[in-house]
Amino acid sequence: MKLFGDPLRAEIVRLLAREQMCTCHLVDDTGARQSTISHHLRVLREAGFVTAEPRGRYTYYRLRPDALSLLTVGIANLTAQAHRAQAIRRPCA
Amino acid sequence: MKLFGDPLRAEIVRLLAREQMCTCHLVDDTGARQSTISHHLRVLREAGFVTAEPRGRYTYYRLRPDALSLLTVGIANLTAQAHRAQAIRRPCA
DNA sequence: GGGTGATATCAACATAGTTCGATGAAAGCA
DNA sequence: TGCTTTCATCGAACTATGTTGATATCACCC
Repeated sequence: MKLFGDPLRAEIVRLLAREQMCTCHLVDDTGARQSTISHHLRVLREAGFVTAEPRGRYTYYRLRPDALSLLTVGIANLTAQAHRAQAIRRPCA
Repeated sequence: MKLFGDPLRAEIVRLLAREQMCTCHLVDDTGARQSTISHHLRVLREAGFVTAEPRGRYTYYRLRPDALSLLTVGIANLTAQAHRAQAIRRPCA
């Protein structure tokens, strides 16, 4: 979850949620350096949130909806549990 | 979202999702120092994810389900959008 | 083949975040 | 009142993470 913490990484995810893009698009849209974008894409890739598709000399990136779904379910469960926890209080010695 | 990135903070949230607890419980359960726990609770409090309820010399903490719900909805929307984005690709000049 | 553009990787630096010990304030109890 | 416990806050040290420029690789086009 920490992946979405960085502002630039969040922006990248937001952009990729709209359409598939190649690295150069992300560089243009965010104004960040190419090496920086490439680094974040690697992190997102290794975490399983995006996939890279080499297309000639460009590389297209897209989000993996399944990974996001998993995250959604996890947070939804946590939220539901938090609701129930409102009625429970561990006594202090 | 970056709040849930730190392992200890995630653990605190996970514990609070089960029941309301005071600071000393969290110290016991996590093994972290009291000042560290207190710091994380402050961050979570300022971000609106927990509320503190002073109870004598103890202070009980509980998650705020509404804040978590908001987060859930946000990620769910992102996920839905990512699904749609699979069909869209921005052309490369 | 030589040149150009797109991307990945690396090491070095800068910044932000976490952890810790010490200290102080407030509540409870003798 | 004096002692103890709980918790918040502060500054310092440490750790993790993001950013950058340089470099390497690969595909494309002439």
